[in-house]
Amino acid sequence: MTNDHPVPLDGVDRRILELLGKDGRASYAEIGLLVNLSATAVKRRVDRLRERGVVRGFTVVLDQGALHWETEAFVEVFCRERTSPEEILSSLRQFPEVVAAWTITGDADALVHLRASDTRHLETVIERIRRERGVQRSRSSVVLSRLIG
Amino acid sequence: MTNDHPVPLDGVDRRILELLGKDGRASYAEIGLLVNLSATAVKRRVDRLRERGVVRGFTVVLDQGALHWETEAFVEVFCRERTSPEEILSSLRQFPEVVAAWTITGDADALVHLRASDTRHLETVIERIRRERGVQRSRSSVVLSRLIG
DNA sequence: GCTGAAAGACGTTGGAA
DNA sequence: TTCCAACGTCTTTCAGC
Repeated sequence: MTNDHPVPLDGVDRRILELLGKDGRASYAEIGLLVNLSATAVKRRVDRLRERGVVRGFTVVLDQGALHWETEAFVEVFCRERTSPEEILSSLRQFPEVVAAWTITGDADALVHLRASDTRHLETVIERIRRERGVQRSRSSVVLSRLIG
Repeated sequence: MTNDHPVPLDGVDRRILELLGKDGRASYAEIGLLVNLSATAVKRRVDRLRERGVVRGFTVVLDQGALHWETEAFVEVFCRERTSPEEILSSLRQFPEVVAAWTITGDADALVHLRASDTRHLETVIERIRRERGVQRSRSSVVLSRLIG
């Protein structure tokens, strides 16, 4: 759910979000020291940011290479007429290999970001996408290296 | 830096990572209840996963929409001959609008994921990329909606 | 909006199984 | 690798400003 109205964030809020971005498990006391606020005040601000939907939650950052899901690809999906990409992609939600998916302008209708353990694994996932009802064709680009992000 | 050697993860480790993925600030005691382990045991496993590089850290998940950086795009970059995408993209690292970038197989040489506050903002960033030395041409797809991820 | 105090929960370490 | 026990720190709530 996205906020319809602008959410005013002051400098302290932005600073707190920046610090939580670097360490999502930082204690409120620790953050408070860096922004000259008490732990209580920091907690209240974070709670408000959650309520307003700015903060969705917290998560662990994994090194996918260490987990050996090193093979990535982007798949452009072309839909059949009278098929919305939403219909197709909603069924892909369940697969852990689907990192992200967007509907886009241009040639293709949707873009799907995949991550798998190896090319064989990747192939099975791409096959699965191509066999989805409503998918006319697809075009895949395998990731050679992640340069940024 | 990516680990060269396979990192064996047992089912409990994977379960813990899954739970931390859903809530990166979950207490070790809370996780322990769900995986039938004491808080201490969970903490020691997480510590080991950090040491082994599987866990890089923790972070806050922001709703970019609420922050009003709602306009996203993917830019395929085509390099001039004798220019490596690495050279081009290393200079893009500094821009906060560049969410991620990869070198890929297929038509284009690289794929750049951008996020900006609006289409005007987006346009200036795409212009900047097109003017990079070594960039022959580019092809952009604006994101209409994020379906997964 | 903020601080400070107080109670309980949690993180962290050492030692033993 | 696990658990238990103990200590210090942190979270959370509630007055009070």
